[in-house]
Amino acid sequence: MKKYTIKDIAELAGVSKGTVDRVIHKRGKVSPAALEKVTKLLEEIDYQPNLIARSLKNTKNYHICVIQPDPKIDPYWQPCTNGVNDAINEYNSFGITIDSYYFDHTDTRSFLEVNKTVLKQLPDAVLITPVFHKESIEVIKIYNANNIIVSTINDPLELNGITNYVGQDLIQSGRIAARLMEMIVPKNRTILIIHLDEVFNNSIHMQLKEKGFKNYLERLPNSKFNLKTCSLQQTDLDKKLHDLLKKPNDISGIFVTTSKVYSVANIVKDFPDLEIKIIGYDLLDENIKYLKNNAIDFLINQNPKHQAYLCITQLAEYFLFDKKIPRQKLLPIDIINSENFDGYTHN
Amino acid sequence: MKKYTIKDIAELAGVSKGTVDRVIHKRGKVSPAALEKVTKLLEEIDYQPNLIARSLKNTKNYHICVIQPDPKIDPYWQPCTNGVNDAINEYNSFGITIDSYYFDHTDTRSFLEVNKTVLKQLPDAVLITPVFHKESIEVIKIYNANNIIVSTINDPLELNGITNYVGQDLIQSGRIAARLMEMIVPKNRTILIIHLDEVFNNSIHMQLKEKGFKNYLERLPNSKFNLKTCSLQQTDLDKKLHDLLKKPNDISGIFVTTSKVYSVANIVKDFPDLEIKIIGYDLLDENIKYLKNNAIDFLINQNPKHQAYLCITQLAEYFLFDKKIPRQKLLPIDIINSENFDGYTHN
DNA sequence: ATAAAAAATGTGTTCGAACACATTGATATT
DNA sequence: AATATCAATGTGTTCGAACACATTTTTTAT
Repeated sequence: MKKYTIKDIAELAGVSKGTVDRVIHKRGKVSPAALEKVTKLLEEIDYQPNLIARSLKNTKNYHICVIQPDPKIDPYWQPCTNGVNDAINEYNSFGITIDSYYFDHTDTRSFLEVNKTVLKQLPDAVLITPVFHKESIEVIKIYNANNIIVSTINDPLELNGITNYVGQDLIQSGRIAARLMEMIVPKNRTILIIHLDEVFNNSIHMQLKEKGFKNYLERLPNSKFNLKTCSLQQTDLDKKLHDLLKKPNDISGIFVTTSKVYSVANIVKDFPDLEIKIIGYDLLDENIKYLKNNAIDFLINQNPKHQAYLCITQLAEYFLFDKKIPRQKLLPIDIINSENFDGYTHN
Repeated sequence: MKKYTIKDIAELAGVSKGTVDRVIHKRGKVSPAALEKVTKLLEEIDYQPNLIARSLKNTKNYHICVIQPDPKIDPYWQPCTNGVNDAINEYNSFGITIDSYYFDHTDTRSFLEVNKTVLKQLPDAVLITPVFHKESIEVIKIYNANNIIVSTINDPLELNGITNYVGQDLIQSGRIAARLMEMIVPKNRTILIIHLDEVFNNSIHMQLKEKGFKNYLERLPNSKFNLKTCSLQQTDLDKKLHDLLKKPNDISGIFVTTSKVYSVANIVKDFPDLEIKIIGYDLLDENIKYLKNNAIDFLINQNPKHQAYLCITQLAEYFLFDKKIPRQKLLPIDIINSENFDGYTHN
């Protein structure tokens, strides 16, 4: 399978490469005869331009800014940083510069400030992690007005003004947890749904997961479980959960909608007789510790690292090779137990 | 962050680009003074060559041949074909040609014949799926003698003469199934391990999975399950399994070490009272059908599509951008249930 | 001191696509 | 018929790295 170049086609058609070029790019100024001859040849041969040569010609330094919560403040975001760093290394030699900016995920002002700094740089694209729903919508408008591509991970917002979103189907994510619970918790018992975060968070993550979770369990042929929801701050957790478990109860499962599931497991381990099954999110070291000794039964992997990496990959390949950016990319939702976590943490 | 080119560095060092080039490629014929000046500058600036320009210069049509079982004969291999096709589309415009060759996975001669055909082409690399252990080792030797890169997926062989292997840790894969069984099967019951294939297969897949499965369950603090192994041909299955289940028994779990798990589920569904849990491999349409209505409880995804795709990606990036090929790449082992299969089949 | 040999350095071309610019040929205008 | 106008086509340069080849400088031998 020979690779045809513009020059080859020019020779075959008996015209110059300039003419072939004009046909390919529909720049006009080509006689009908030449147009037809070249077009036909291009089709026959199924001409595919050499993307490497094209990319070399359009050499330009593209600039992507990544805006994410500071992993030093919340370690949940560390994998995200790692994914970005992988992308930095991968595309550095291709003329794509990626800068990371961190904000305090407990402070909307710091988010807005960082965005102001980034805007001054006028990058070609930004990747923002929209933990602040309202504020994110604000800044996205500004980026759009400045013709800066906006990508997001983790939270789909409304997809307005966003070029691409890489994330997961959060409702489905809840359903997965529910199906697992169904398999490992005896029927007719109580299952607790715990929303747990350090701060109040104006994102809709947790609600969607709860929705999917309930939706699955409530529609079982003979509704078998008793579901209870509690929203807790990290600080309240200890006392409230202890109180709940000390009293006589039939709680046999807990679904934690965030990555803070380790702190739940840490309390539940004081009540081994209850044989409570726990399912939560994300492969934090703390979580894996409990997963290993079966104190946590399943983790659902949101794969923030891959989300970040993939998102940047898509931007880079768009800049370099003009690949289309899919408006929305839903990653598979990984079920993790004590035996398969290894393959996911090393990725 | 400006991108420095060889020309930039030449100017900064007050030498010609030829000299810089000689320093970079350690071709010698450079005075100690110039050598030091340029080397220092290269380090200071952290010079990264533009891989696109480099790749354009070394323009060559690389040729990869893929040798795999015919998906028309065994649909298990269809995803593999799909992964290869994705890679074909992706790298076609980069001067990498990929040809697929199919053999009959029940016939070693067809495997050897296909390899003969491929060898005549003298490709730059071959990707073989070694279902025939012994014969594969033979052909690999020949490829090595001809300086053809050999990649494999699915079966690690002994890794002799193989440049890269993309697959999974099969022992761990068995352990994962075991942990899942432990969670969903009542204690002290019997669990069946079924090796099921259309033909005898001289690969070691199934043995490794069984090993991991047993290893996990036998080392539980208080050994709780009664394990039984049977090796069956597809043709015997129906009668033998029926006989087994008709007699009084306490079988509560079946672990099928291949993708033919649907045929087991099809028989087990006639014995609903036994409440047998089933775990098997791979996202065949047939399997997913049973997974959806909970006749199969878990599937383990070997991800043949991604294995094939990734393997070719690695070869391509080696040819194009001189990236190192990892000798062994173990993919994560996905746990699939009725709620998350969707994300994996659409990938 | 001069020629020859060797070492060091510089120059020019190539890869394929893209595009600016130059040239040719045909038609219209005076 | 001579010149201007415009469409059609061709030519040449650029991107950055790689390498062949040409030129300059230094060293060695006579």
